[in-house]
Amino acid sequence: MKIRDIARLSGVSVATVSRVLNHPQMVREETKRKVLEVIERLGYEPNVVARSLRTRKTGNLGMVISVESGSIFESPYFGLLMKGLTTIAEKHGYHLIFSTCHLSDVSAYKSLFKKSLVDGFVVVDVLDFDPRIALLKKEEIPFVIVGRPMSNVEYIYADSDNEGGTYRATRYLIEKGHKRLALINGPKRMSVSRHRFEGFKKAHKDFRRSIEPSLVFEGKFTEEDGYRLTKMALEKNVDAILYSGDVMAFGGIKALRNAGLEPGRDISIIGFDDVPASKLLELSSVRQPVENIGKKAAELLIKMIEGERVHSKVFPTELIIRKSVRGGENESPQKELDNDFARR
Amino acid sequence: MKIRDIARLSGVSVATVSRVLNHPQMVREETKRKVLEVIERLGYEPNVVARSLRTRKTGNLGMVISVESGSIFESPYFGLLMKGLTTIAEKHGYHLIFSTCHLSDVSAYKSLFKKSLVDGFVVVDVLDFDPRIALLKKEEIPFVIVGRPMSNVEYIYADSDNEGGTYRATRYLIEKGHKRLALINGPKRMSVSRHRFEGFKKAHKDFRRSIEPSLVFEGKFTEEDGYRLTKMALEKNVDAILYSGDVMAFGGIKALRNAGLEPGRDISIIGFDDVPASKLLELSSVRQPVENIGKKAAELLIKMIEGERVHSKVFPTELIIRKSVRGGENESPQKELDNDFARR
DNA sequence: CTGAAAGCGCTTACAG
DNA sequence: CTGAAAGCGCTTACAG
Repeated sequence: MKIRDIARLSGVSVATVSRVLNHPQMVREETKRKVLEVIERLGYEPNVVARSLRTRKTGNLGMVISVESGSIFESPYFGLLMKGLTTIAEKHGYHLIFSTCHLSDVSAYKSLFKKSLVDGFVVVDVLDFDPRIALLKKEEIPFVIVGRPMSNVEYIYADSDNEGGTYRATRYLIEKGHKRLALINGPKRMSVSRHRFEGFKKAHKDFRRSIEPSLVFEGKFTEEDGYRLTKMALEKNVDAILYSGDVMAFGGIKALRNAGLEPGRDISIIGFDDVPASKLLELSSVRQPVENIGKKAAELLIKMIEGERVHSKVFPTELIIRKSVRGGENESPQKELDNDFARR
Repeated sequence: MKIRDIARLSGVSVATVSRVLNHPQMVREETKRKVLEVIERLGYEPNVVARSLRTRKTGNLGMVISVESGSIFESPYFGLLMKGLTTIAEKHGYHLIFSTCHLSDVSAYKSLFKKSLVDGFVVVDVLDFDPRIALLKKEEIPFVIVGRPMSNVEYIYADSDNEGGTYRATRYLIEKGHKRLALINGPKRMSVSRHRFEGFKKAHKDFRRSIEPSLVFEGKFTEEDGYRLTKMALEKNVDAILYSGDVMAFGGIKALRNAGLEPGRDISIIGFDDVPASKLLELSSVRQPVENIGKKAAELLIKMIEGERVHSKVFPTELIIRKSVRGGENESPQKELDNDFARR
């Protein structure tokens, strides 16, 4: 079943069938009706490969995940981002295509593009001065970053307000009377870690407090590192810990309970991401609208591919206070749950 | 940069360049060396779109997610499945392509295949007598199912032993002296729910117990439904609850605590999936090797596409007992955590 | 408004 | 072992 069959059966040329599909306004009403009737009847669908070869557009958005940061697959963050991306891609007739690479192996991007597999990329898990950004820019490959790395080149991004979110969380802890705040942050090279550190710093500055460098820790966004670094933080006599991810905070909760400390009673903690399990664990957290960020990223990338001018966007975060903070609102989780259900 | 450029620069025909790439054994050593040198030097990569058009193979594996079961995006199950699929696809030079559909909207599959976007499908979230299976079979589209639905046609699948997993969990609860067991199961139409129910039934039968139908509940795999159905179960005076998913169990824990019941002390519960948060919540669970199932599914599909004969596979599950069961092993979670870390 | 024809970048059957 | 040529299924500039 190909365009020639449709042409033959509707008594027109293949050019006309193609126009009915791609530029219907160029075709006389009656011809169009005739052709569409045949297309409908035979359930014809144009071969996108042939179309791609002609138009030099693939209709695919690429996403490359480093296998080393493999844990991103397991985080709810990933699923929600995917959901947002797919929803919008679909709406515009695009598809999401997946690949993995090693570390910031720049060649995977170039290769996918040169092979004509994708029209552009959504870049995640980004480092400051990420070599991928330089490459994509140099090769003039369309891309949108989820995040805001330092860079020598201009780029388009969709990001949440990591600095603001951490600022508010830090400020909240200070206002509730905490004296020795630790920050258990993500890998230093990642731009998201820098932003969160900036927020932490700014809040301290606004309250004329100085940051004790030994209270700022760095690790992977894993339960393991949350556990390990919390143990280290406890040796420094902290009374509050800010985690750069709920998963890290989960590991932290274990370390705390191990040490006989109950979050919200003996020590205060706040996470980041507000993953579903946090509600159950009564963990306070900074919520970011991941699905919407994914939607925005897809929208920006598609517009960029289609030659429109686009503008980056930052999404606000929301501080969710639960029992894990001493002197916090102490909303009971079941109440929150019931409210949640009532709202739906 | 195209094959013609390589041909010109190496002083051979495009046919020869193509052979170097696709059938190197057909080319004389010296010619091959010459051509490869040029390819290397210019960083040439063949256009896969043109190749696809010629070979009628796309190199893409399709996965269609129903937007209604949108929550699959948020579950760790999804990420791990993706990870397994991508790993193997990559290894064989394939890519994963994504799409969404409404309910079991069969046409999305047909369309993606007819448009020549994918060579075959991984089908998830499958119902008994799923119309998608009938369609894919009828259209002779290669596909592998993650799950084992009832069906009038033969198919290839990769699945975990859901029946066995539930059987062991049920049996464990019975052996620990529980009398009134509730099963909070997933949607009845889904094949996975049927398998889990069968395991529940079989364990009762082996202990010459009868199942009280009013103790078997059905709902979505969500925290909300876990919460709601647990409330209903409590009215029936149960002393143990088996959940068909940890996320449901999380909702259940809330409902139990709401009623002043602590899992492992006043009532026993076991979940399914063993998601990361379960360890922290001391929730017992049936673990399935999702990433390996994904790997197997990709492997089967690729072999099938390439014309090999393949065999379905069932993966064993593992019962993980934590504090949530009365009389269970009562492993302390921090011990488990430390062991975990030690192993890495 | 419509058609004939060229061409997108490959692969492979055929001939030598 | 290698080359010339046909053809995969489309789209679009050109001509009418």
